Amino acid sequence: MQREHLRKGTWLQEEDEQLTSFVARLGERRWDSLAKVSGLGRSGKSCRLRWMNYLRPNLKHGPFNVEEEQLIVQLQKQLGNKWAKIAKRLPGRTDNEIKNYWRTHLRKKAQVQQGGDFKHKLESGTQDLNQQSIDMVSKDYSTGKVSCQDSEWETKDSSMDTLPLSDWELRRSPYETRILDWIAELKKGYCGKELEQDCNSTGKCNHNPQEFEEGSDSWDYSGSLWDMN
DNA sequence: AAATCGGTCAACCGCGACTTT
DNA sequence: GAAAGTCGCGGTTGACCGATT
Repeated sequence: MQREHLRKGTWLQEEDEQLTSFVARLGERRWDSLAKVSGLGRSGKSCRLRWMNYLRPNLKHGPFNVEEEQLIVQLQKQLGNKWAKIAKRLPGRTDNEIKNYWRTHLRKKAQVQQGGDFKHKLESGTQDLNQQSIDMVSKDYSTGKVSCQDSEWETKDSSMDTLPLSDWELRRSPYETRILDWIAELKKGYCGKELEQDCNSTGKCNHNPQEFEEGSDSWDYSGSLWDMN
């Protein structure tokens, strides 16, 4: 069996852009297939991780504020190392980010200050604040309505739902074949105009993914893509 | 100035759970 | 119902960078 060589290590901006454009079109699922058809030479797992931890819209990336910090400590105490669950309570933060932050900052801090001010604050003075945050965020998630900066993501997310579910039931061969057809079509048509110079022979387009999302005929392409007739 | 150390964080790995065939 | 494929999670690694010696 032939083992294909998969790229590892740090992602290049070019790869990020390519991944973003494919996720915008195909949605956040079937990562293995997406990885294959994108021509990135990465594993599906790697693509998913990059998207979830770095490229996904509305991720915060900046330093954690005091509230977030306290919430993490509080939730870690309640839930243990269930970083994915904790991350769901902190909009814009990823499980990986929280896990790293816990390991490098909070764990030590909690140990050092065990029995001291920090612990005392967590257990008493800031309890209300923490509970407020938990309640607020939980409520938002449970109703499916995410406040402020997450609303944009919710819109994008739900826009993926506009893809007929049945299309996703198409499996590997026809699915991938269709996507490859689409790529060829895209190269001929879309790239044939203003993007011609940005597309190379491998089908890679060095193109701002925003143009896919915001372009007026963006989903028209997906329409033709999923139309198997 | 160079070497070493320690902190940070992006990315990888292994595994279990879930889904699809 | 079994096997294969896929996803998601948590732990770990390694590259990078600033601080210290």
